[in-house]
Amino acid sequence: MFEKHGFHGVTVNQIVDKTGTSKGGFYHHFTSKDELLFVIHDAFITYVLEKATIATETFANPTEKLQAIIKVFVKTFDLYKAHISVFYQETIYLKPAYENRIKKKRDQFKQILLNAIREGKEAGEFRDDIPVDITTMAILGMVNWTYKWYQQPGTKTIDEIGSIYVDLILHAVLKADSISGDTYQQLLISSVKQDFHI
Amino acid sequence: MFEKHGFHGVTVNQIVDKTGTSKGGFYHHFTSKDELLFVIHDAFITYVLEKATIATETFANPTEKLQAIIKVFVKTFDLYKAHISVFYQETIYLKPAYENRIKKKRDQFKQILLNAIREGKEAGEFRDDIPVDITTMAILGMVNWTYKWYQQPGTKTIDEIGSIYVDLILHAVLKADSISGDTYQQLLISSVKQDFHI
DNA sequence: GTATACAGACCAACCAGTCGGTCTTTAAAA
DNA sequence: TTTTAAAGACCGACTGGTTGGTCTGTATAC
Repeated sequence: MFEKHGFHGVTVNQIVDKTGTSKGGFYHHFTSKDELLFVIHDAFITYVLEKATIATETFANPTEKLQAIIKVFVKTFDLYKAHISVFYQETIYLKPAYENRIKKKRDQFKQILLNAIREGKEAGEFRDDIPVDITTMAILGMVNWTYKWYQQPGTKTIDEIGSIYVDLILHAVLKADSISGDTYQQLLISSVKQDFHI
Repeated sequence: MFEKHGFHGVTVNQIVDKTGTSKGGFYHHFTSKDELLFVIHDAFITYVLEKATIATETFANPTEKLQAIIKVFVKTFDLYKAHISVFYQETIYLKPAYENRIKKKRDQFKQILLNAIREGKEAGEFRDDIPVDITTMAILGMVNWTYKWYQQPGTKTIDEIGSIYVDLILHAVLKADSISGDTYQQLLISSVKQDFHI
């Protein structure tokens, strides 16, 4: 409901009507409408942060790390599409105390991606002339924006979309000699490997 | 104010206080608070649509077209940062009649970008294995997301950021042989050329 | 003298949150 | 095993503050 009509476009009465509960019940479980908004935010960012952490720990190679982070993130769209929409649309309405807690986790996630890119440059796998910070935000933007248009079921599965993103991003950041010929195919993590067990 | 606190986080009274006007004055110029939201949306999308149209008309070559569209779009962040934030944050609160008018222009803009990419593939400049639709959305996302983090003055100017985006995107979509050596530098439109007169 | 621009007190609707109360579960006491 | 009392879960009518919008009145421009 928040995804479609926005936090202020949905009343607590509508929520309890839809869920077949009551106002009393709602305020028994949540201290406020704002807390519900926080819970939605927290559920998503906690999940994706954990997945991304495992992704970086699973792979040693920066190129693989980068792929794994992107794949794992894009995959969440199937499960958390609504959460993600709320996460990016309604953050301004989070009360400061809640916002701080979310911001911390969001920054951690960003840092994971940023580290992978920094390591990729240091390892000589990525181009020297890409700025780490802007490239991080560019990738983040490309991937995050998916919430604006992705819908299930579409002409492409979320895994296919993830693979396309990886392809575009790798072509953007890898050194030219890594892309030519068979080398590139070897750099791609296989679909077996990518489903590293959580 | 809408950028910082959201459409529902700002009351009409706050608006007229801030502008030193009155409620009567406000409702003399706007039929409703919703109309103000529409005007903000419309001002930005109309501007950027015109710029993008001129950009495509100015260049014949798809690679140049793509660059020009991105450059011209990113440049608007200096002027329209607040508008853009509202445009992407508060769209759900637009009344259907308003939303339809905005959607039309937004789709036109998307189409301009999509056409450039399609033409690039057809002309053999861009890689054959990039899907036009997803690539369009990827680029759109990368660029649009800027509103979430860009602030003036930052460590990089908006033109620098635009150039980085162009570099990343061209590496992502151009064929491998266009990137190696001096060829790539020749493909970049010069800063003189990019300020094609409007 | 008519239309436009603006002012600000006022109002009706709406909505998050409250509060007294009921039903159900739990677990200790008899 | 039965009784009982306390805690937890849930209900929904009600309220007080807020807010978009109105309306009457005034000043200025043409």
